[in-house]
Amino acid sequence: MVTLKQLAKELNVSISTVSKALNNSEEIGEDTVRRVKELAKLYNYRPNKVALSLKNNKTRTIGVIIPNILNRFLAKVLFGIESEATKQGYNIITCISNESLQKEKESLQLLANGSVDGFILSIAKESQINNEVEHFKRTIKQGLPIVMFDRVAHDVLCDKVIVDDFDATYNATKNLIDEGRKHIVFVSNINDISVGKLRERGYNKAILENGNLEPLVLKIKNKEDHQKKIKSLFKKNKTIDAIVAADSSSGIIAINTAVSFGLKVPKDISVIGFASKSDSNHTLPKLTTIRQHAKAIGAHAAELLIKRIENTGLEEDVKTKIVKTSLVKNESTL
Amino acid sequence: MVTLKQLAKELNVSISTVSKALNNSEEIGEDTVRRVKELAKLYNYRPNKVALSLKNNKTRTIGVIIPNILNRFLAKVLFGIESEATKQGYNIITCISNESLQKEKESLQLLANGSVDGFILSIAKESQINNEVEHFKRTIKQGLPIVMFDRVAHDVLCDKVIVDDFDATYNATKNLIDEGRKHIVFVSNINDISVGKLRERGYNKAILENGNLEPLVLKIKNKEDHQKKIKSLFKKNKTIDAIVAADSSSGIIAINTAVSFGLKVPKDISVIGFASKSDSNHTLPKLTTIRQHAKAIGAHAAELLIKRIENTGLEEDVKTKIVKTSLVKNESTL
DNA sequence: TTTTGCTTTATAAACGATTCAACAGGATAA
DNA sequence: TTATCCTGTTGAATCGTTTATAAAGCAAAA
Repeated sequence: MVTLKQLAKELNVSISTVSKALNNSEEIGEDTVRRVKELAKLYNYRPNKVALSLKNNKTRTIGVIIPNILNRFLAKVLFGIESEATKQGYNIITCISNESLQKEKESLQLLANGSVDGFILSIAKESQINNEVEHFKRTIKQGLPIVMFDRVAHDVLCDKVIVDDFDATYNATKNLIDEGRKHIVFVSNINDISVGKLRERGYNKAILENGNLEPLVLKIKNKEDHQKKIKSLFKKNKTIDAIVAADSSSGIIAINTAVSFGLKVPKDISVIGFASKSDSNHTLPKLTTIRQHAKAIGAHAAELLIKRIENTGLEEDVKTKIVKTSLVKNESTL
Repeated sequence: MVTLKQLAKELNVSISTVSKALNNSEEIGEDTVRRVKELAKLYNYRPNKVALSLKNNKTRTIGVIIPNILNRFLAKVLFGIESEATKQGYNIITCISNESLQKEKESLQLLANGSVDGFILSIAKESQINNEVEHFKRTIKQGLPIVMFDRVAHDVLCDKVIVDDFDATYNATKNLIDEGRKHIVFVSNINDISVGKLRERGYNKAILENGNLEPLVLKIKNKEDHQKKIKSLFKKNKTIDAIVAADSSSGIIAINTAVSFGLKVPKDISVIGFASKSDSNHTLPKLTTIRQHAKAIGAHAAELLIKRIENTGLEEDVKTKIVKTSLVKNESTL
């Protein structure tokens, strides 16, 4: 990699002349500018990013901490973050916390040494269960802004991007009630995280608002056999005629199980689940889904963070952006 | 963020004394070392990463260019890369090429300015179709090592980590032949990329080795309706009794479609597909899968790259690591 | 007393860039 | 002739580290 020094030497001018010439400074003579630019092009000169970062005390890099990259939703948010960041000339350093509090702390520590200008993150399951937020507060106090998305900590003062989880399941459940469904089950594989709880509450509210219905909740732990649990739900409970799934796997497995039990979807049973477009293609009939607009969530988060990074000192109040879900009716509902 | 300078000022010693004290240099007096370390701890001093990178001309950062983060396999490889990199004290900067040659070139350019010590990448679809490899060669010539995985360019001299795609479908197909299947279809959604072609060849070889069988290939383009294409395959061709799917969606959809047509899986028809464990849970019966060990692929790639970064000058020959697939028999085969 | 050697600390250069301040040297004004 | 003003260029500081070299202070040896 060629440097200003090398160019300067070859052209017999000073380093500062080369620098100014490349930055189109008025101070430098036309002729010199031309000569410098030609040589720079020849050698494909690029200013060294690290040197610039040191000088400006800005890295134009965002640290992203994701609990689990295999989760489609989280992966899609990451995609949104990357797109928006790239558009605005930022890079992203990705860390995967693997749902571990320890790893989350380490990642934060590790990057809070000048590597990044700020963080975008979704909180690890373990951190949420233990309600640990000190590491976030410490980072913010150090001067590094954080934007949280999806799984957020409400008692940390920072920008947030969340989904209307409560309303989403409330509306989905109401939808099923309006279809005439009487035995609506809420199935969830994510009951230990904040969004999972919100989704359950939305479901509960819709059920309880209607005097005739009773809530029926199936919580599946991570270690348990997902298919088996849902199968036994169907076996024990022959009257089920609708399912609201809090996560995409539960929705997909519910449809497949119902079909294998000889039930007609959606004639005998309706299914609505949080899922992405390609997930909904993985069932037959296609799953009616609650779409979270994951990419938009990522883009919003990046936007908020970059705005805060570039407007330090202005000290605006923290914002919480709610990205509304939409209910996409496919073939698994009436 | 506190710096050596600030510590030095507060302690009334020089910057180099502080630096050496923190690095346990023998030169510094016991007493001074103690005082320095105490203050550093108090202020939670961390050496500035950017300054170190500039000094050492090493960033301990790897650039990862992934064609599509929503692809489970690629996401899992990324996970493997991140795990291994973190273990060895490296960070990763992630770029998503979105299967675009242009974006791939830009990402390479953008990070080849001192931001990273090397690259791990899987080639974008567009680049493979156009057989463009100059940008890779240029980067390597600049002194930045590249490790390619999965979708590789054989005429670029660099380390590679690949899957035994040919053998995998060859063996899977043979397996189906041994089951007594007579009309085995190869379904693929990835026929324009290198691995897709290899998989088709493996299938073809197995079929042609057996005089009585004929190859039957269904290629699905990205824009086409995946479900519809597979449905019409079943409609037109009632004799199909086995499917080899080159990608996970095709396998999942094939099972669901077969079931919806009233076929018994695996009695009437067997299905084998490239997929991950959680994918195989998304069908009922569970999909018999060809596992690619994505995480291991990522870890190997990171290992190879870091070895090359840290042994520059030794100029070892380029290596190609083949990570063997394994056939996990679930419930969709006899 | 001078020399030598040791311990401890300080100074300075370097990494690659930007930018403020300084300075030639020629033209113009006084 | 001398002061003033441009124009084009250079030198030096800075960002935060590390490290080679210098130096200061003191004790022991010559």
